[in-house]
Amino acid sequence: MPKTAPKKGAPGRQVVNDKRGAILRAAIHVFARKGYFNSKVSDIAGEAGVADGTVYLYFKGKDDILHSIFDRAMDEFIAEGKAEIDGLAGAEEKLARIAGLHLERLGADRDLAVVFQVELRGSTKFMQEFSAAGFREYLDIIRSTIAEGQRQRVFRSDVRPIVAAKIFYGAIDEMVTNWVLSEKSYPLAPMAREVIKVLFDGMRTK
Amino acid sequence: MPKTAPKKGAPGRQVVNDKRGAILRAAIHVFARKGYFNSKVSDIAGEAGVADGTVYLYFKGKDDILHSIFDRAMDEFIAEGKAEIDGLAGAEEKLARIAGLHLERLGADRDLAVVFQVELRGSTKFMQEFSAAGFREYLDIIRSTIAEGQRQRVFRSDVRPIVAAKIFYGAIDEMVTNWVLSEKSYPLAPMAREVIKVLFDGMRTK
Amino acid sequence: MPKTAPKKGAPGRQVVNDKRGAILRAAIHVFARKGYFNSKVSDIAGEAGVADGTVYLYFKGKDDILHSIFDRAMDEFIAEGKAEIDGLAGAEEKLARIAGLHLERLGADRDLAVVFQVELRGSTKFMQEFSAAGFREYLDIIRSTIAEGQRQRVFRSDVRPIVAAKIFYGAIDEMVTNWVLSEKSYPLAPMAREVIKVLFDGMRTK
Amino acid sequence: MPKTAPKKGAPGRQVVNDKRGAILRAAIHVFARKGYFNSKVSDIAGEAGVADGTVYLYFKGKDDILHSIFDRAMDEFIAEGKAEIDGLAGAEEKLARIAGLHLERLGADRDLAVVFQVELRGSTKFMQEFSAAGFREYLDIIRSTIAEGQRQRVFRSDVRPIVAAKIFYGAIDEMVTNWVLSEKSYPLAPMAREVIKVLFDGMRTK
DNA sequence: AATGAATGAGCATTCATTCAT
DNA sequence: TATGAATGAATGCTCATTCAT
Repeated sequence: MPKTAPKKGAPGRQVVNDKRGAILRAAIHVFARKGYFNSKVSDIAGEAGVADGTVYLYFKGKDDILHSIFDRAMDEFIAEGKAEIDGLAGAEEKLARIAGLHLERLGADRDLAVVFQVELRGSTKFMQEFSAAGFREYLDIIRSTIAEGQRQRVFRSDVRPIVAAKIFYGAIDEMVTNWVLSEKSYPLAPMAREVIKVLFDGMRTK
Repeated sequence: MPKTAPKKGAPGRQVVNDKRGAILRAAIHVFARKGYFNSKVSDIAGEAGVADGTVYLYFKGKDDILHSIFDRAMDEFIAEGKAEIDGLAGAEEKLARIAGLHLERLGADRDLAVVFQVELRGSTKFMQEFSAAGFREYLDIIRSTIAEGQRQRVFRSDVRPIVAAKIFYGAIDEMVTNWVLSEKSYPLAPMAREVIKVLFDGMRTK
Repeated sequence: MPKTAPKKGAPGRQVVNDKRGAILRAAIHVFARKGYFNSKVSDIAGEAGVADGTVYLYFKGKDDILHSIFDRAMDEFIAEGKAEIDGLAGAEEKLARIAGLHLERLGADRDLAVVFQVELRGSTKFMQEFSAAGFREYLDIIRSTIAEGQRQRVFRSDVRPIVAAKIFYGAIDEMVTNWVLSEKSYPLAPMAREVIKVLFDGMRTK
Repeated sequence: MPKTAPKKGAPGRQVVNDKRGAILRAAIHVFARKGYFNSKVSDIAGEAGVADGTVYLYFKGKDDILHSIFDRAMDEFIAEGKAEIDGLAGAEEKLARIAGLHLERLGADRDLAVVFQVELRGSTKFMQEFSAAGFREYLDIIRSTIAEGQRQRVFRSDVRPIVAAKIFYGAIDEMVTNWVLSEKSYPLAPMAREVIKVLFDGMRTK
């Protein structure tokens, strides 16, 4: 019975003793530091301040934790993204906003970024589920925005939207991966502008 | 029959009883199928047709195998890439050739591609060594080719070469990852053209 | 919470679910029968009636078990010895009591004796630690008792106490070793008298 | 076809390509340094300058090497001991000579001493065989010398010769063990005199 | 006799998961 | 809900021994 449910007699008191959230937060930290396979459930429990067994009251097992990290973050991300995009008129603005949000979001939480860029990729199995789930939806938002731009004649039509979407996603994703693995510390979000510049107008001189 | 020695009657034919190569090939196959952490050394040995202990005559341990796969492939890849690039004149041709080679190469060996796109990313530790080693060199070839193009005035100069290089690499890399995880089967190499088209001239209509 | 607490309803009765003690007892038995290096941790766990993993809740590893056997027995032995010795007046009585206790003790627990005489000597490393720890203290009690006897003029002073102590210890120790390895079964404790006779008055006729 | 075999036509030239001896010497050194169980056959082969497989041309296996070390040393020791003893008249002189020889011999070869005092005791099994073999003979020489002394009325008759022999052996043996494990370096042989003094005349003042 | 590559049985230890309290 | 002691399956690696050359 994960979700909890607020106490009826205590209206507004959403304290809820959020153990599930605490475990998730602890897991992100531990996974980021030691990697999924090298992290022990007891590390996570310890970091979250609960007993080992308690973890199993909220999650099916270790890999359900990883899934949940991804699911929760992706849901939030997509919801927030859609909200912001909807208010914008042109496909260009939308795409630029997606890139910006993507890098702002992960740039603000390095541990989460590590888990996304590194740990989530450690198994074909996970990658395929990952691929099937939220990621597909995310890529599709990009694809349809590009298609919209093509209809609006602001984007060229001799490139398949799905391919362009992968290029777009790959470019942004690489920014994050490089940032995560870099020894130097620098702000991630500003790189969005450069990515957009190249992807919109190309590398060639006019 | 340890020692080997090339067959006299078959000049140039390296019979050599290549146990090391057999283990490496087996490992690529096993890692691609089950993932690094879920692969047992005995799986690899079995697939290679040698005893478990024999693996340790050629490799320090399981993770030395993974490193060796990467090192060998990367060395070959970079050597071949450099050779092909050197013969070309313009920065544009060079970049296009790199993208082509990258996708041809991995598109021709799906198991190797899986290991590269998925298994090699499973640990921050490996990613960082990976980052430091051959990958750095690869990214640098791209970067310097772009810089060359800027000097030749074929590429715009208001984008930092290192950033453009990451965009370029990220875009190609995403093609491979998608191809590897895709349920559908399609040729990878032809995607190079589309990537180049977008990266060189941009998504915008002129 | 390994240490446990005695059941309330059973005063004085150490119910305690003494897994640590059970493992130690099992180990003495197994080591005595098969030797330290030939004993598997699972043999010990099986004999103690616990799962393999449980052993590691109470001990760092296989060799911590061996150390613990020695430490516990030596502590008990020295404590008991000191208590008995303190009540005695002359150095002769004290020495005789030490020899008696030594042989009574090990003579009453053949498995423990085997571990002490045989298994504990199987490695220079252990022997040196052993030497440095409790054994040193034991030998020192003998040495100082002899020195005391020399001051009391009951023991001759032209023999260094430390050398006499080694002779004393060596003689008793050999009784135990012989007893342990003997095919015949005979009581060990009574040999103390003969050892004392020789060591005190010598082999020569007067 | 390495070393050759003694030339028939070269009488007296006992070169014999003593690989067996070389392996035995190497083993004493390696066992003394690392302990029997931690020594690898390949360490011994390497130290002896032969291939791993060659060891098995001269010995049945690793533990046959340990046995052979003991057997060879014990045979030499007993033969030499007997020769020296035979020339002596009194039981006292004989016993004193045995103690002297014992400590001279081991005091002159620390590696051999380590193997004898520490490694040979690592297993009940070996100890029992050891006990049954040369050691029994050695102890018996001491016993019969004491019995001889009793018949000559130089030794008291109210102590069983076998017990006195164990006391004698135990005392000497402890000298060696202490010397082997000691951090300080001191000559072993001179301790014989003190041992004899105590064992012959006792610790008591007259 | 000598070699050393190949073998494969053997084992300590870890850790995700369970369940009695 | 929460605990954490107990479980036991799972596996990388070592090394004594063999045997084709």
